[in-house]
Amino acid sequence: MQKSQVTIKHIAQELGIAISTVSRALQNHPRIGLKTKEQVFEVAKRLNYVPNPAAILLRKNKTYTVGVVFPHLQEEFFSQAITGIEDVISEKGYNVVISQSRDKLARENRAIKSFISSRVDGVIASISAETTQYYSFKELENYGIPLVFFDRVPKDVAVNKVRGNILEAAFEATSFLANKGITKIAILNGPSNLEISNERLEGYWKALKSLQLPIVQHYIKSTDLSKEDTFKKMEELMALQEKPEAVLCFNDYVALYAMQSCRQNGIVPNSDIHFVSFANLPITAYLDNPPLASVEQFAYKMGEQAALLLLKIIDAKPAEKLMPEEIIIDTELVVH
Amino acid sequence: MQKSQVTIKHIAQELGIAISTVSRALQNHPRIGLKTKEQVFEVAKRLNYVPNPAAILLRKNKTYTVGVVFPHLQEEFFSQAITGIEDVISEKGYNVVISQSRDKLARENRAIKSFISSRVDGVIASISAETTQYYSFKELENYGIPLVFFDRVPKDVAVNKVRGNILEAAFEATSFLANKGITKIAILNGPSNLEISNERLEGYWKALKSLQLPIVQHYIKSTDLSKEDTFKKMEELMALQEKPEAVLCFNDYVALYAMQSCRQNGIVPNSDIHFVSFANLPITAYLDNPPLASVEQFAYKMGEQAALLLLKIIDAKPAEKLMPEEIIIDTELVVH
DNA sequence: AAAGGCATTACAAACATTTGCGCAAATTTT
DNA sequence: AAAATTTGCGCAAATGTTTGTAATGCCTTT
Repeated sequence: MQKSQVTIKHIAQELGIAISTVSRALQNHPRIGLKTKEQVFEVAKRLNYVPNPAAILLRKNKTYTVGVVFPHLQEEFFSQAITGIEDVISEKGYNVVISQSRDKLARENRAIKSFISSRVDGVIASISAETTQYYSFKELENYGIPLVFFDRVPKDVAVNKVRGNILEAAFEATSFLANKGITKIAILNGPSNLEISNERLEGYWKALKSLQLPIVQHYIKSTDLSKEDTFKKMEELMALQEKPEAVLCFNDYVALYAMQSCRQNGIVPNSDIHFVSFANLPITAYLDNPPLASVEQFAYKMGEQAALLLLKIIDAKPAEKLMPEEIIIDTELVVH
Repeated sequence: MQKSQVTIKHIAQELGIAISTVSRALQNHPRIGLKTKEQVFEVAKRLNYVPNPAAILLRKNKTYTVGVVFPHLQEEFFSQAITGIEDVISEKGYNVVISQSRDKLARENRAIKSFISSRVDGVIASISAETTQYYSFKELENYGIPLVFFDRVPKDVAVNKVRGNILEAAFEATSFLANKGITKIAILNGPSNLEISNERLEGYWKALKSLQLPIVQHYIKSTDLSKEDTFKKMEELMALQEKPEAVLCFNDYVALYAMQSCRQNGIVPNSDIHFVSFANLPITAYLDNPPLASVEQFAYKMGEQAALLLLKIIDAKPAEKLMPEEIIIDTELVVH
């Protein structure tokens, strides 16, 4: 069988015209007459012609593929984002190839190398918890492959970024707790190489300051996002003399880990201690004891925006270099 | 800059040898002398040569890409499976391109069409809740693209499948309930076009029969997996005169929906009524009131197996057609 | 010294498509 | 009626790599 061997050559032969005419006809080139076009389309349809992407790629140097490297797919935040990316990108005839870094730098680098060798048209990346230098990403730019950072973006200014307004959100979340009369607020933050961790911290600080609450150094912890480390840090918090009454967590997973840690130590979440976190994952709706509130980051929308920005850069490429852009998506504190 | 234009031609020029020699040297062809090879590799490294996949594809007709079409990425079962697939496949230098059908036939078809036109080397698919005929998939075979069905497999015998031992699992799960002295067991099943729904039903039947319990038709419901429909079916169950004491759910999501529905109607899960489900998603570990038990299906392992099977078929392709294979992964009932 | 054998390398075709250029014929303009 | 323009199409080159076959050079053998 192997239908796929139908080429424009066959169509040309069938009609007794030149290959170039077929090519142009199929692209609706204005210089080809209407009847010829119709004939070509008819035969193409009849022979079940499917253009060979390799040949097109070879000529055009375009794969109609974008690479996405995210820490995890399991995290609903990322899989929702991918859905957003896929929806935008497939609309334009592009495909998405996905790699997971599992928060490991080595895997991230490998993924990017693979993207380079497969000549993707662009990359969307959320850096791993280990990423502190951006050699691989620079390599990407050396090859002229557009890059958009997503959510976990580097501090660097001169790159394209799509991220949530985390500072604002952290401010709001902290204020929300304070307005409930809770003053001993701890923060269980993410790794400090992630700019979004720093933003959380800054928002937290600003809120405390504006509310004239003291900033207690012991209340500031950061975890590498693993369950083990989060357990450990949470236990450290609860071992303090002045136990915190609430914890602002890096995301819902950290909150879930922390709450589990509490339960194991006889501390009752939402009663002895309160939690507020980021991401607002759908699963939290099924918890009997969800975090008090969670910051909705609109992952799907963020994904869409990242994809749109990337496509814009890809399409603009032939012209001169665009200025790096930063898109900030507003968040919303959802009280459970 | 645009490094990427380094081709074997440049290497050849640099060394004053033929293009073909460079090509063969890079592939370690035995006909090329050692010193020549060394020189070629040295120059290739120095110039930062990356082979052009388009040209290779054109010659070899191989994209080193496999397409995956799954209903959802959000469901941890599927994202875990993808992780398994990716691990196996990237090990062999392949890439994974992902599409989500969102349980819609139209989207599934579109994804497969896209796979065909981008000439993936193989496809792994979990059919949508709407899929009853397999036209798109047959088209795939017309083009000689190997196909492995995953978890949601068609009834058809003559296809490659990787799936869990659902019948056995449903039998076990039902027996587990019965052994707890629960006799009024309902089933909240998935759509009947999915073979895995039928298997659940069969396992359920067999267990009831072997335990000499009556089969009550009212206790058998199926949902289209949406939250709304699941709510509705659960309410129907609870409106019966003889309310069931336990429900065997299609998967953890259905169970969560059903439990929520109960709560809204003043029925207390794990007290008034018990749930057992499939998938054993990690998130259930964070529920205060998880289903009584869940069937662990080892999604990661299933993904690995599917990828291995697909690669085997891809590699065997030049030879004659292999017989379709069916790999069944054993499950494990996990009591929470 | 010539021929044969062998290791190494060169040539060229092939893959499917796009595209600049060119050549007619048809149509319009001068 | 001649010139200019437009229209429709074909030719051939180019894209980067692989690969069957031919050619080269060297060494051995007779």
